[in-house]
Amino acid sequence: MAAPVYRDRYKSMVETLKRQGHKLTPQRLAIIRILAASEGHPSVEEIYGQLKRKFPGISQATVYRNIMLIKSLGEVLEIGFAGGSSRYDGRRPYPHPHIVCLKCNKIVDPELDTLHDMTKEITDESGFEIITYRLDFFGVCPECREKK
Amino acid sequence: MAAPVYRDRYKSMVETLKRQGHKLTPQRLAIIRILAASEGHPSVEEIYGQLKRKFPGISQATVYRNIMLIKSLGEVLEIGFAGGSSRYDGRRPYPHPHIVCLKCNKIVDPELDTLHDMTKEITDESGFEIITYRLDFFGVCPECREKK
DNA sequence: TCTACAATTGCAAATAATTCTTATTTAGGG
DNA sequence: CCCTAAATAAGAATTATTTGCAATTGTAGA
Repeated sequence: MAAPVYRDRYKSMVETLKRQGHKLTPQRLAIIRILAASEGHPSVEEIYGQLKRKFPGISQATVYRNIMLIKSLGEVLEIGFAGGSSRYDGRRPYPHPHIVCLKCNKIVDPELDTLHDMTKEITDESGFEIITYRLDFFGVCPECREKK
Repeated sequence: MAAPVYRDRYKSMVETLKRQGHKLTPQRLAIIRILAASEGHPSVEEIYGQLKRKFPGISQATVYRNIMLIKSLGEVLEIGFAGGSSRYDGRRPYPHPHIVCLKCNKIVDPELDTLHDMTKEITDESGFEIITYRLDFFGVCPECREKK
């Protein structure tokens, strides 16, 4: 199940870029590959770290610029935090809830059925036109609970 | 209803600070007054702006330091955003959902009944120990919708 | 295949929000 | 009223991100 997700996401991202007339540079493709493949939600730092192996001279700015572009095309979801660096989800580029481990900073995507009713409730009650949302739970993951 | 909330929150904050052995400087009390009184969710910038009238020489760092302190005592809720400045809620210092207007940056506190079930659902499903959460909706508020 | 040129890259400097450093001032107990 | 630890003002430092610019490189068309 992981492989097809990776392949589909990779193709979709490349396709979108091509369709919008963007060049497919090796750096760009490598970034897309990482975004499509990562189950954890990598930061720019992590992506940059991986890229340096293949592109010793690559610049962080290139990573930032490309992620910005891909995000503007709706192909990656940015999960930004006030204090720290943003994390990115290229596998599910649409809004969805997260759980963040406060010890190891792992980010997991939970299933959450109770969610769908909520947008409607909010719209009805507030009069806002809801465009997107952000739902994060913070806690301690099973592994970190073990380690005490 | 607004006045009692203000008074209660103000007293509670001062009380907590005193109990923990912190000094009650005029700057600190003024910051607390603003936090307890503000219905909008002010930023450091806004708080600093208000303070400058009474304390022309006040430093931004003082505002930051005090809010950090008050937050560490659980008497104010920080709502931080990746790109911009944090906003603060001294009236409801516990986690609760927000709606943010993408045009005017107003932040409103909605009622949201469907929420309570969710923490349980998350705990059961993920095995995380949930410590807090953050739920933000982003959209366009009724006033900004009018203005088109 | 070759060319032209806009898009992209790498680098370094610029930002923006926040935190830290240091010398000075001050609240509050004795 | 005095003392001491805590708090302040000012500005430098930090962290994540963005931007300006000159050099490079995909890629559409000859």
